[in-house]
This record gives sequence, C-alpha cells and structure tokens, in this order.
Amino acid sequence: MIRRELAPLICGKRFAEPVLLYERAVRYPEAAVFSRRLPGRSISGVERQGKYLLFRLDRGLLLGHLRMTGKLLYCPPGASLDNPTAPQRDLRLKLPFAGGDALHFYDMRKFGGFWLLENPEEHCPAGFSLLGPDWEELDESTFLTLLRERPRARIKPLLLDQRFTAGLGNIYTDESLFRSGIHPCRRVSTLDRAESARLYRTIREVLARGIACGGTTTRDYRDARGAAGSFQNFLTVYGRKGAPCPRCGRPIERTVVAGRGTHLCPHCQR
DNA sequence: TAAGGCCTGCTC
DNA sequence: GAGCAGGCCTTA
Repeated sequence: MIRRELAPLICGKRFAEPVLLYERAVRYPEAAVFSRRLPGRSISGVERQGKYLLFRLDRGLLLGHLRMTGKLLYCPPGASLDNPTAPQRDLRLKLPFAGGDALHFYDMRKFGGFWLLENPEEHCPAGFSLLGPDWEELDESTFLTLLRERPRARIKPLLLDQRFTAGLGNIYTDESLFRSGIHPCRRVSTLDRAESARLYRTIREVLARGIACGGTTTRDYRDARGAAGSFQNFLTVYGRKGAPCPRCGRPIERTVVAGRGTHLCPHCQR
C-alpha cells in the first residue's frame, strides 16, 4: 500500500541533504556517510520485498523498514509541518528532494530504519537476504512444497517466519488461520492437502481484502498520505478477545504463541 | 525453539 | 503499575 502510494509521487526525484533527528533511524552506513552519499542520487523505482521498502537509485539502493509504528509520509513542496497523524516529536528522518518536497519518516518506537547500500549484497540487514518468496508472487504448488519441507514446525510461527514466506504479520496470520479453521499450534505434518490448499487460498483472500481496504489501522498504521486503512472493520478474531466468534458464537480467546499475541476460536480452529 | 532486547505511549 | 503492541535480531 505504502509502495503503491509512494511510487508515482517520488519516482525520478533526486535526493537533497537528509536531516537525521534520531541517530539509529539510519542503520547503515554511519550517519555522516549516509548524509554525504545520498544527495544527488535519484529514485528509479520503488519496490517491496516482504516488509522492506526498496528504493532503487541511479547508483545503489535505499532500503527502509517501518517495523511496528513507522510511517513514511510524502510532503509536497511547501506542505505544513503539522501532520495530524504523526506528532513532530516522532519525526526521525527527513529525506528532502531537490524540488522542495520530501519523505518524512516518523516512528514512535524507534524500531524502523534505513540502509543505503552501494550494492544489494553489502551490509544489508541479515533478514533481507534471507527473505522467502513474497506472497504477491507465491503460487499454491510452491507453498505446498515449502510446507512439506517443514513438517515439524507449528503453523503460526512458520507463517510469521519471513524466511519461510515473506509478507505475513501477526494480524493477517491470525485472521487467515481462523478463516481456515486451523489452530495456530498445529504441526504442519498434521495438515492434510485440502487444509493446506484452503490455508493458501484463505491467506491470498485475506491479503487481497486487506490491500483493498488500504491496510489495517488498529492504532498506528498510516499510508504514505497519512490515511488510515479500514480492514480493522472486517477482523474476525484479531483484537476481539471475549467477543463472540462469528461462526459459533463462543468467546474469542487470546493466548501467546511463539511470543506473539494470538487470537483464536478454540472450538472452530482444530 | 524460545526468551530477551530494542523503544514509547496507551489501555486496562 | 502492568501489560501490550501489524517486527525482527541476538542470544541461550
């Protein structure tokens, strides 16, 4: 969503001098080198790989990861600094363009960051080079094959593992497992072919619905224009602890699986 | 495979 | 005041 919004706004733009307000918002190279190298480079394309944003430059590559609370907002030339969706307190990095417009990176929790790489192999975050196939391109037979390679894994932690497949986070995983009737702690080896195929199709549907809704704004998420998503209005289990299961009416439960809050209906998910 | 750490602000 | 968060890395 963020990539789709940003691409037409910033393709072809040339970077000016960045302004770093929080040291660790730039992960590589060190701040002074980043600030010296970026100006003058222009954006030839904006891509997404898993949860990374990838800005192709005329020389090198700018990688960004928003983690949990990061927002990357496009500011047109002369735009007001006040943005209702992101307090100035959370502004971590300004990436101005030569034309006076800019990208502003806000991140309350300071988890997100940027990498400026001369080539993709150099100093990229460890997870980036290990990303599994992205859900935008993953076909059913590949998914079934990958599942067969991990029979002992529990399904929810496996789906969240970006080395297995890239792009699923906690919300979309819980929603997909509920809609597939699969318990998050099931071992992959206990899923029959029909269940695995149903899971694949359900994940595709949930992701498509999420994208069509402009994402999920439970609290922080905003797209590149600061707009909220609406998929939260269609959530069946995530964040609905105690509410009635839409299928059987029993209360939705919240547990912890692999350290992540996990929402499920133990009656409907086996 | 799991726990802890990074961080801050909000809800319970 | 504790618990929690659309993530991921390091360490055990």
